[in-house]
Amino acid sequence: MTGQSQEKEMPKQTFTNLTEEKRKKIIKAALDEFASKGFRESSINTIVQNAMIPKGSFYQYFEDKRDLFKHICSLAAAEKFKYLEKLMPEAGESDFFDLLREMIAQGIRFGKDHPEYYCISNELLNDRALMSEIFGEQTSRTDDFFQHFINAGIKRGDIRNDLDVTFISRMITSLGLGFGEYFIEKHGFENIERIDEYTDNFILILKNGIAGR
Amino acid sequence: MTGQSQEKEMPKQTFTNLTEEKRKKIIKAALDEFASKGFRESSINTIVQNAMIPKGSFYQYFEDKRDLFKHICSLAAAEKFKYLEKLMPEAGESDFFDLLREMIAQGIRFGKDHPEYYCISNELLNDRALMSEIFGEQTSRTDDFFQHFINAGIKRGDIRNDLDVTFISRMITSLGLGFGEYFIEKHGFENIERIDEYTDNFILILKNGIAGR
Amino acid sequence: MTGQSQEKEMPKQTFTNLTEEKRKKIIKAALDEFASKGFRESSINTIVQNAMIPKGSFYQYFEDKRDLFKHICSLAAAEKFKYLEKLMPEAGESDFFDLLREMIAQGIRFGKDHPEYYCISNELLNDRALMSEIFGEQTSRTDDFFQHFINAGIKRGDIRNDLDVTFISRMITSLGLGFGEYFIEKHGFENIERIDEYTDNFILILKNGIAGR
Amino acid sequence: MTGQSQEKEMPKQTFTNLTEEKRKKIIKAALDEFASKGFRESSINTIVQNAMIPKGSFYQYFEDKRDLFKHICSLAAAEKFKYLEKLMPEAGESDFFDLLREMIAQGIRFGKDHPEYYCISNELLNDRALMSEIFGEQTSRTDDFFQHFINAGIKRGDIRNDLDVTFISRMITSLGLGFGEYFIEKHGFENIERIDEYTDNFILILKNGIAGR
DNA sequence: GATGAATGAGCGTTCATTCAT
DNA sequence: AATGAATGAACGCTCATTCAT
Repeated sequence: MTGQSQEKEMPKQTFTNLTEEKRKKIIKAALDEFASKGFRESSINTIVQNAMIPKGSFYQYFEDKRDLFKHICSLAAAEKFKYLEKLMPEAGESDFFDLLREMIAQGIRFGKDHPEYYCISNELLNDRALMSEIFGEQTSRTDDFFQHFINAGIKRGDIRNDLDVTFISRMITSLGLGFGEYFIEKHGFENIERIDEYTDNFILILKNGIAGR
Repeated sequence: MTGQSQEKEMPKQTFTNLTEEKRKKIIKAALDEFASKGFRESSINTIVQNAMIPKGSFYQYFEDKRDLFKHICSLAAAEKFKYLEKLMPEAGESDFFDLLREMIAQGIRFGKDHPEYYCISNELLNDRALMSEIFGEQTSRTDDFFQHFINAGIKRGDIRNDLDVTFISRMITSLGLGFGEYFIEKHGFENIERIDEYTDNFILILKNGIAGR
Repeated sequence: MTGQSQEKEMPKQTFTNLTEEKRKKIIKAALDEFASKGFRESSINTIVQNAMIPKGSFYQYFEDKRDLFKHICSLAAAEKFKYLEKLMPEAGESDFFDLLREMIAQGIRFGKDHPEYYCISNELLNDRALMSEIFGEQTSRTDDFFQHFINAGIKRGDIRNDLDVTFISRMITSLGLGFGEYFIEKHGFENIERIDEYTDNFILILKNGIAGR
Repeated sequence: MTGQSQEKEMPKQTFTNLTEEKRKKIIKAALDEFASKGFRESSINTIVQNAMIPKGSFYQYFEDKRDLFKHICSLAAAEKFKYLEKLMPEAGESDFFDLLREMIAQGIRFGKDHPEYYCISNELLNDRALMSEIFGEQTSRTDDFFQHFINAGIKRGDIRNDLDVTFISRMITSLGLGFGEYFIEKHGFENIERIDEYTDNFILILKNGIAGR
């Protein structure tokens, strides 16, 4: 058996068999590189150099550059999920906007705790060309995820029911992305406590718009 | 040293001295390349080849790759401005949301008439790392531009007055960007007539939010 | 040191000790690879993957890539020999040209039944650099084989006796090779029935030359 | 003008503009490499190293490895043509076999004077896969060339007229190739004077076959 | 100022083979 | 004996920029 059962196995068995220490070194090197230079500009050379592994070994662990990136992305997603799953219990019951507020707060916390993951997610979220180069045409999990909540929000009457769900989803995603970027640009991850005040405003806009009364 | 007062002089004098025909050829080649491959993947080689100018000349005209890109961006901005300035006369008087609707319509028209410019703007707008690599930390013109209108909107009472102007500006920009992408992804530039229906919804959300009543 | 009397031991003992099933799997993988890519372009990686054996094992079974190729070649030779030995009984008695005609027919049959062997033989036969890289300077078996028949042919008076035997041998070999290639290029293995018509001409030329009378 | 007029221009202008000394150095390095290792095994690295040019320059001169090889081949062809064109004047009048004898003699002389060219031609002639990889599907000049003479020979009554011309052509080519190889293997280029004796036999076989009378 | 050749570090990837377990 | 990870040189090729004319 050479372990060929799955179609494409993101990192190869050889990578998962590595000692944790070595694996972490590689992940760290990749993370640093991808976060600071973005996928396209990142260099395998730099990564293997910083990870202090021979170049040949890299290709024993990963199919190619994309494969490594995919793996890093899935780590990021898994990590982010940890932050969001805490919200799940109340997901069915609470007000859509309260839920959203919490999701944002957790998102920011995630960004604070894992700035490199945050960078990488952002690159991916912002560059649809890259997204489809890496993941093909599969619709993004984020989209599915949101639409589920929006549907629930509509059902609960929190959200007006005369709008297209996917349209709302995209609008919120865009808005949220912009919001996060803006906050971090302005305050960085350190003054995270001020987030609430901004989130309030974000929710306010989303909920009631910006029209004068 | 050319003894010019500016720090970096976008295209050099030598470029502006060129015949218009030659200049256009270079611009066209650059435009095609940047629009189809993005800044980082674009190749000076390809550009000079298509522009049919000697490679040495390129560096006589422009400081480097970034410099050329900057120039292209400024052309894009200037072109876009032409679409927007038609709105100026009524700018002071009309309702902010009517104005915004018009701005969006013009934005779409701009994208339709100049798809290459549209591509390039989008790349820039979506990739803040690129933005700051190219333009340094200078705040974007777009931001300034919007804030002017928002201020006016607030003064007129169209927009609620309890929100930070730059915050609103960024929210609208993000939202607008996402909106545009979504529309074009879904309908392309050909079915542009359907834009109004979507714009209505966009304005609706922006104005009144998504809360159920 | 394994204390074997031979200089290099083609496949190692470890290989011959393998179960037939395993051995066949390896042979098949190697055959497919060598036949489709040629020796130099063939990859040990691909072979071990398709044979589903560990890479380390490969080097337990064979000295190196050349060693495996040698083995495959010897299998090809053995297989071809099976086709030719059917002709042996009559070898001493029948006319040289009749015999040759039969040899060709059998050669074609061999190619039809074992296209991969055929490919590999052809590569080797056509690339003397490869031949000597693989087998060193040892004179080819084919040469020896032919010369035996030619000598018989001369003795029987079928072949003129004023020519050097090795010279004739090489001429026939070359001619036969070209003939085979030409036929297969033109008709493929499927329309094998037309071979007789061509063989007649081939024998005709060989026998009587191409001079006008 | 950047010199784009021809479809693909084998070596680029930049190469032809080089000083003869430099050009020769590159040709020599390429010739040595290709002749000793064959196309596929030859390394651009080795070539640029021996030619003492930067790797980047290589790709300024040639499109790629194939392009360089093509150029070398065309030099070989041109050189060989010089040897053959001496025969042209009498081509129409003299006996086909006399002409062929001369062609062979000149071929051998060519091989003697330009052993590297000879190696390269041989690789190409013997490896039809390589041939079509390099030159596409265009039918070989050699084939056309020969068929012309054979047709003439048939018309003159030198060659029997009941055989297919392309068939004869291929048979002679194969035979000639094998003949050349055999001679050189046996005597090398030094004892070239013995060639006549062998050529006589070759022509004899071709003309009258090998049948005993 | 115009030119286009020169440059060499860099790219992602593959390779046959060795070695530690 | 069996394994499969380790290895790093080598591959063909592109790049933005500099420099000599």
